[in-house]
Amino acid sequence: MLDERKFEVLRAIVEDYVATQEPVGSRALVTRHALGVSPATVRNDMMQLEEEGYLAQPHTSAGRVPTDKGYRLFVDQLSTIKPLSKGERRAIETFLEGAVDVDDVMQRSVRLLAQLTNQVAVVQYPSLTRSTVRHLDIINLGNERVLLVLITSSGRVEQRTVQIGAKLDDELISQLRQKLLSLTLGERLPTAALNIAQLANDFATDDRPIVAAIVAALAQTFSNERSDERLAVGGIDNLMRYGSEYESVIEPVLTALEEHVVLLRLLGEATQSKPVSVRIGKETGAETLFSTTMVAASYGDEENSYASLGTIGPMRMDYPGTISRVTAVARYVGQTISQS
Amino acid sequence: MLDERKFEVLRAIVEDYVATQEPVGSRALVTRHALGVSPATVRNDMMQLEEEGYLAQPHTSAGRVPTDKGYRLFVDQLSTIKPLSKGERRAIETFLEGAVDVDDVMQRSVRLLAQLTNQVAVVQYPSLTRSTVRHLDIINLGNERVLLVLITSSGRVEQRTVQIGAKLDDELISQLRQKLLSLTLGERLPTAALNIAQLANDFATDDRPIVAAIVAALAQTFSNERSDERLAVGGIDNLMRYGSEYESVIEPVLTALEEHVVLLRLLGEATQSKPVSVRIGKETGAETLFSTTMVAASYGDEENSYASLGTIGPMRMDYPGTISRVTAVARYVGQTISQS
DNA sequence: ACTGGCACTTAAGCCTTGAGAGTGCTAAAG
DNA sequence: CTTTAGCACTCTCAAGGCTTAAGTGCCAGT
Repeated sequence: MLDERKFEVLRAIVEDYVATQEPVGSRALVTRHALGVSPATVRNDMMQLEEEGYLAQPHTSAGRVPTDKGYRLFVDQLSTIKPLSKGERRAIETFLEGAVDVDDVMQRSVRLLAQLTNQVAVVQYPSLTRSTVRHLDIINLGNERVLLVLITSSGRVEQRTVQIGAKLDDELISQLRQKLLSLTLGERLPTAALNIAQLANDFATDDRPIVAAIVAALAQTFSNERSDERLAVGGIDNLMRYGSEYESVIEPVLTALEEHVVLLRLLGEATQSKPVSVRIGKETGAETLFSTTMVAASYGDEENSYASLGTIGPMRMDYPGTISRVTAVARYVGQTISQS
Repeated sequence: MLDERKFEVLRAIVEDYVATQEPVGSRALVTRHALGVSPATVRNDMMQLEEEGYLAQPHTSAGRVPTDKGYRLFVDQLSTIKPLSKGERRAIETFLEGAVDVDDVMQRSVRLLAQLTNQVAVVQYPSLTRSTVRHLDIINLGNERVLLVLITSSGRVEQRTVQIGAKLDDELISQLRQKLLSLTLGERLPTAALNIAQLANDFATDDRPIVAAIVAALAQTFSNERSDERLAVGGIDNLMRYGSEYESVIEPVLTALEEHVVLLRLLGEATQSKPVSVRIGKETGAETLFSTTMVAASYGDEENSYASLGTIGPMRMDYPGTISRVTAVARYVGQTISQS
């Protein structure tokens, strides 16, 4: 089917097209790459590659352009991971070094990734449901209101005010705090939610409504799907490089950035078992993204994947570079988060 | 200089140009607006308006286009504030209603504003330095680390882990917590920072380094400039409406969105005394934004302005609509925040 | 199996041309 | 003094026709 040289031709076409943004012809190919054969031979190879769906012609007398399938093959054949330059390594380390809290880490990561890849970067906040309870507090705000504060192992702080329809007794609150802590500390959030479900029964009948209200709010916070969906986005100005491909690149990416659902699904496709996910064109499964590629990697510590991060850009991108940079940043972010 | 009718002509030109995106000529003007005079007369007026710098011609035989100065005059003359429709009012209320925390309010506000104005929306997080201390906690994390949690009157939670080079005594911590609370509760953050500055002296010599470290970290959190700079951005997909004006609209806005410094400066120009700020073209003071307009309004409660929000878009925008919608959203956001 | 040669196709650039829109000016009318 | 009608002038924009350049597909020869 596809012999060695045809792969080589495909590889060369992808590289040239990525670099020049123009359909590449047989003559240009043989001069730029030392293929050792004549243009005519290359033409035959190209014809076959086109028949098999790896290449396409914009019009009869133009050069060839890789298809989704062509890029896919190119990426799959990509065995050696391009190593980062020393400068890049240092940039990553120093960039994440001074971060003071999770928000800050997210902010910095997204900038870093955008700068490194020259693409639009997306970083998902550490998942709540995959973290454990590091601390929990109930604070009486007066005015029949309490503030719940939850701090997770990944450093995230969730807070929430609850309106109680009754006066609050400090004694009760500190008692409740004790019980809650002992039931939840160190537990995974979903487990913690289960553990406290029946807590109201331990209290005097009078206090039960209050406890129940607090427990309910807390359980909701524990299983808060919404906050699993927070994203940091950056590097949008990198889109300006693609001004000439407005419709095929800028429009779809801008749309996608507002459609968090799609982004989150794509980010979710990178898990611990499959550390990097590359979705090319139609593979994204989203009509609006049919001419873009998303590269995603998950980050976490040895045990857990906290969440994912990645870049989104035109199909015509530097795959080796992007893939290696995304994975590298993911690794460092994972370390940084689990240390904080 | 400029009589009544000339204003009217300018107004008509701005309206038509905003609507059609095309230079507007004398003939079109008189037919679309009942000016009661002939095209020739309008032409004379236009000539004068051009001489005074309110209008410009793309080329000799094209219609007129408003200049920065023209838009400015138009906005200044704008006396009646366009009232919101019932639907818009309801949208604002219901959109912000279900918010559970500050992050959520920011998220929702930015979406709301983007949707309402069809522009890119920017919302600044409530300023730390302008808020008061609602609660403060020190939590022993073990491992010689403590977690500081600060909750402000505007509902923001700031947290920070501090590495202490010594074992931590729970007794000491609870003592410290007491003192800190009594010194800072209800105070403005900058004041609070001052109040605790000398706190270490109240403790035994052995404990002073620990106390000092914690106090230092806290003071830093209190006067954290960085977190005064957090922004939520949304509605970027609205830029797609301006695909044909790629260079003059999309490029500058995308750049600006990454340059938070500029955005923050422009947002800061709306204060409580000057509830809405409109910066047109060159007035933005940023070279990259010379063809865009920023509308900003500050939000807060009766006493304080917490921060600002606004939209950024092409100079050619629906000024009356945008201005009224931005101010309306700001009002509601202020209410929502101060209630939570 | 590869190569050189060649006819064929197509897009893209360039020029010209004509139509259309809008202006500025002048002279007349209110 | 202000407004209007008329008219010559300027400029852009779209369409058509032409040429050029790039690149292909195929065939016959090594």
